[in-house]
Amino acid sequence: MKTLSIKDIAVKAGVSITTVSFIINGKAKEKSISEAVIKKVEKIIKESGYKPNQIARSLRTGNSNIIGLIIEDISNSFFSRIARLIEDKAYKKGYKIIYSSTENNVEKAKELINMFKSRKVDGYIISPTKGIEEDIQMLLSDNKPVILFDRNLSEMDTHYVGADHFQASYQSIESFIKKGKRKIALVTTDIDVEQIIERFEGYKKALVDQGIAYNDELVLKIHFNQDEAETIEQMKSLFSTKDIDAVLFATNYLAISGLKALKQLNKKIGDELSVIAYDDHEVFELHTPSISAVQQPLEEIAETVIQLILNQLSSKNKLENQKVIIPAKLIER
Amino acid sequence: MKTLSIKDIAVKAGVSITTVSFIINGKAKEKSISEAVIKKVEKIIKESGYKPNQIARSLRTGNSNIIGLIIEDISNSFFSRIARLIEDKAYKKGYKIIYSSTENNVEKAKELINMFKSRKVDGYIISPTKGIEEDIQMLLSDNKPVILFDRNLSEMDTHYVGADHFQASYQSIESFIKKGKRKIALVTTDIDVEQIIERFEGYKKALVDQGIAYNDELVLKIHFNQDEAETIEQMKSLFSTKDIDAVLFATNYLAISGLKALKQLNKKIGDELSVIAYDDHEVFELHTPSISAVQQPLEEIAETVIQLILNQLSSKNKLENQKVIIPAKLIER
DNA sequence: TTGATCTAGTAAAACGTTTTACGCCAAACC
DNA sequence: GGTTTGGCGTAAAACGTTTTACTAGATCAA
Repeated sequence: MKTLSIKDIAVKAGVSITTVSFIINGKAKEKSISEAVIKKVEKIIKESGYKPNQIARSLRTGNSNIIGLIIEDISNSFFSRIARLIEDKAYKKGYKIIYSSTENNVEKAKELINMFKSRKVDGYIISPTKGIEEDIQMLLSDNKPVILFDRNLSEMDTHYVGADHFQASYQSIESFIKKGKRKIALVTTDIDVEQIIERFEGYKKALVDQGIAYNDELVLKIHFNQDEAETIEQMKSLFSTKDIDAVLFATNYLAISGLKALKQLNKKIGDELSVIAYDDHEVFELHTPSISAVQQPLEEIAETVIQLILNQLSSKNKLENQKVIIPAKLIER
Repeated sequence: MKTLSIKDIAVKAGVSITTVSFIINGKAKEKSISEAVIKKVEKIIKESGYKPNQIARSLRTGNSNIIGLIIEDISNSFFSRIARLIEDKAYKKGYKIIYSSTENNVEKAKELINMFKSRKVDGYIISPTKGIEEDIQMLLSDNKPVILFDRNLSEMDTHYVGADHFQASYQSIESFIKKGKRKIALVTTDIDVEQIIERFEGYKKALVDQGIAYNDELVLKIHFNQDEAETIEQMKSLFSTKDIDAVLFATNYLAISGLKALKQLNKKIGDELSVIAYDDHEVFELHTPSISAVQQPLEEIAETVIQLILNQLSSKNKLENQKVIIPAKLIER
């Protein structure tokens, strides 16, 4: 069965292609097509099940009703949950999402942008990697909406949505101190991205504000992408050689490794050792004992991202940049 | 900066559009274009950063190098991990993936198929919902490759890849019995899909084969999509009123709810109560004590799916249907 | 009556490719 | 010397839409 084209509909209805097109696109009134013709054509369309070829449409109009979503890794639950929410909301507005994972690899990210570009996506939602600034700049000069999320590139002239990592980290440390903790460690990663740095700054500032000296030895920077076994060893060394009464993990996978390390050391989490993880995870709720965690406001982030991109898509001129910082929530368990 | 078209390249090189097109598509030799011209054009393309407009290309050729992936829910870790693997492998073969979640809703699934159709995707990878048979049949009569995975629609005349749910479930129950368990419960869902039914059948068969009578009261069917709080209540009721020494959860989210229920009841998992979860999850490894789980062979499933669809894409005629059943693995912890 | 305006609709160009069919020249053949 | 053949390349149609500019007739105002 050959798929129908607008021409088939036009022939069947005995009108021109133009007329059918006007009707499909809701411009019938405006173009003064008679009620009778509209009804007839609509009937034929319904009966035949005709669906416009979006490819042809895109070629002609230059837009696709597709938004490109570029994330680090769809199999990471933070991203997959955000993706799901974004997809949902976009869908309701008639936009589809194409997603792809960069694996935190600049080359792949660049390729993805190119691929999205040649598919003429209308806008981009990106959790950027370092080194991609130039490519994003090209999109912007091409007048394409770009929304960054999760990680900011502060020098980029575009919108950003993310959680307030500094505040969340600060608040976590504060909560430790309120419980009487003084020997507070931070386990973080050595990747050089803003949100990680902010978490580090929050940690330092909170300590100093409460009159506790910052001690370099209580901060463990785990090499990005290193083997988990090695990570666990490093943590075990930290936990067993230093005198520590609380620890903040700067990412949820670090926290998970940390829990494993503690399990191996047979150190119990509780009164003598408090733990907070950054980014919640099902593991933490179920763990015995439950682990406190900083919860990023996924729903709000997704909502804001979609709102910003839709605004930008429907506006002819570049809107003023918004950098939306949403508070994260410390869930004490 | 206007984006370049093939025409710009042709003008710059002083050749025709046709020539440029041949060169881009590697048909230069075959069409006897001289080495000199090829070099020149390639140089210009490289320097200018020209990228063909895929939309125009698709319109002309009728295919898109895009594979549509329709899954139940990208935020479910089983699907997001599969998606990631499929994406990866497809990417290496020059195919891109567009994905969308159906939320197990037939209407949404139908819409998605339509939307993919009008975007002319080359092939479909679908974890189907019931009620979608007709739409899939239309794709097939349209000669589009369709690979089903995770859930089979046995009456459909197309390829399928999935784990051997019957065997995995059977084996789990067997392992309980070997440990001396006799009062074995099953917590499952009431959705009427093959893989869930198979898990149920495996449970029953294993009991009977080992001379244990099947007892309806030990099977709890949780209503799909119901509130987690209610689910937990139902489980608590099961666990506290029945005398049970082992339980198999038919999905990982049920197992997670189940762990919460047990925690609330203060029932310890261990010698007097064994637990196996279907579909592994990070939670289970870290849980104290660790929870045994049935691990689906994600990597093999993804690999097989991709292999099948690529074969079908590169073959002119419909290949013989393959129904690939891959064993799942019980991880005893 | 004449020009203006309105109504109802259409023809054709354009979007950027791929591909078919053809053109032209030089060398080779008989 | 005429006809093939091969090498090198091009013109133009086609893919299925949207949109601009237009037409032909009817109505209206003066």
